[in-house]
Amino acid sequence: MTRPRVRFAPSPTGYLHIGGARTALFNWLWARKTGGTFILRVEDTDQERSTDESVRVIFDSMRWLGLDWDEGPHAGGDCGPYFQMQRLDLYREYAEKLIRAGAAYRCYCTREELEAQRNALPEKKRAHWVYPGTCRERRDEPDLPYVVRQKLPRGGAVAYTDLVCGAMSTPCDAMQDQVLMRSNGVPLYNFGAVVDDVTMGVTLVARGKDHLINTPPQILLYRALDADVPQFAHLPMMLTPTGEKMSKRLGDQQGIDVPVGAYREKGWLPDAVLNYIARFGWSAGDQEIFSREELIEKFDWNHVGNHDGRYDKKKALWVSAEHLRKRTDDELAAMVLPFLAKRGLTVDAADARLVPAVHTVKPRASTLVEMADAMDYYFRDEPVVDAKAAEKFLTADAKPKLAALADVVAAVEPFAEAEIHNAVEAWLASQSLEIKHVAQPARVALTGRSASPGLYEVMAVLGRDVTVARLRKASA
RNA sequence: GGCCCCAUCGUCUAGCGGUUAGGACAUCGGCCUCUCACGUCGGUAACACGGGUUCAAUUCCCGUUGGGGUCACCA
Repeated sequence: MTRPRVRFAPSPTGYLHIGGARTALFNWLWARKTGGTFILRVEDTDQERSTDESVRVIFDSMRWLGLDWDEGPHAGGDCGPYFQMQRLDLYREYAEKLIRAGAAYRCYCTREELEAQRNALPEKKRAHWVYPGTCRERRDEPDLPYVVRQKLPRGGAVAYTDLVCGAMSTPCDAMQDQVLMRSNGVPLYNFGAVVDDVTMGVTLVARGKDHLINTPPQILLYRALDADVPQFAHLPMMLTPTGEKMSKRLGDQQGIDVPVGAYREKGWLPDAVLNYIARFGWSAGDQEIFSREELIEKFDWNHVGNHDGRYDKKKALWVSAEHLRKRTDDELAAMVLPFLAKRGLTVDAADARLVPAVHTVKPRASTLVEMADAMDYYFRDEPVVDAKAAEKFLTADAKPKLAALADVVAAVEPFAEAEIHNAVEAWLASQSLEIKHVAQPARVALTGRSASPGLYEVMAVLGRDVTVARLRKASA
């Protein structure tokens, strides 16, 4: 069997969204697993909505996710160009081919005429209007603008086996003579995609299930072109938490991130994003957490489910947290730096507090943004004090204890977690106190918050001077 | 509405005729504990419904219901 050639073909009309990333991922995984080729093609034939900015954003997101393409823009390849608007001649050529083969015809009906026909129908029936085939058998070639329409066979059905959905069959009468080429010579999706997939030698088309309906007419096109029909794999839809088609608008409404860029900004690791979307609609036994390599190793079409699912924010965050915890403190330190900077904390990569600080917050963060937040008080001159916490714990009763604690801590040598622990324990015992009597006030004094890593580890990271100063200040 | 697809805990899923229907997230308890987490132990929780086929259906078939997708000179 020849090496698979798969592709991801976004249209640059906005961000790369999480569902699109999933489609790209499944294609990429298959290519990487089989030693095949992953092609990136830009379907920019919608001139109204396509923008260069979107192209840039999509490439950015793909690179960030680490979904590298073997052929496509910036990567080269023998089947370029990889922007559809640069392949217009090719589409014209193939349109002619189809006309000669009797699988397409020129249609001179104007939009106005068609619109009028549709409007002549009773309100209820308008949705069912289909092109009546007016120009189907037309022989003359008037000097008028025309579109190229697909000439569907009468009767019969198109059958194929989908890698995910199984045996599929659609009667030809359920389709219509769709427009292949606009009057301005720019192809529509169903035509451009087929011509490109043929000329790029694509062997497997994996895309969202929303394309299921496009497949039968496309197969007819492959046949008319006398080209090999690729395999198809239609991925179940990733829907919003309430079960609707994903969109930026609904995502915002329901508190989930749809653009891939949002995950980057929120401090997700690319591998975590990949893990979540891979596991969505696909499984490998009981395993939940996968490295990129494991994904490649274990991915297969057999275990891709065929029913749509809903995005689960909490599980997604859990996956994110798991990936964070797999990284070493050093790695995380380097990664969290930009997120600290975003909060105005310029920390030197060599700062001795950095890695220990990361260590203390690692089990408490799901994203790098959360991690940076949890580290805030380590690097700010004065902790940002939560008013409620201060009111509750920095009481008149607590202040003398904090002053005493400051004195105890000031004398600890060396100033390390275990030593601090021992010294404080000894002092508590001598005062007939328990840690719970001073822990929360001290925590607020040191971090400004009522929740934080363990007191002694916080002290050790802060260092003696800062610890003592903060305790004294709070006791004043 | 037509056409197409789908249907196991709240969510993601395992299951591919015979299982105490498994795992994960979430949730609820216990433990750990200076708070919050992490960790750990345990609990609640599902085969949409109705017909068939079969010695036997979550599993196969049909219908109902429900959900989703799609009906452009968008992709």
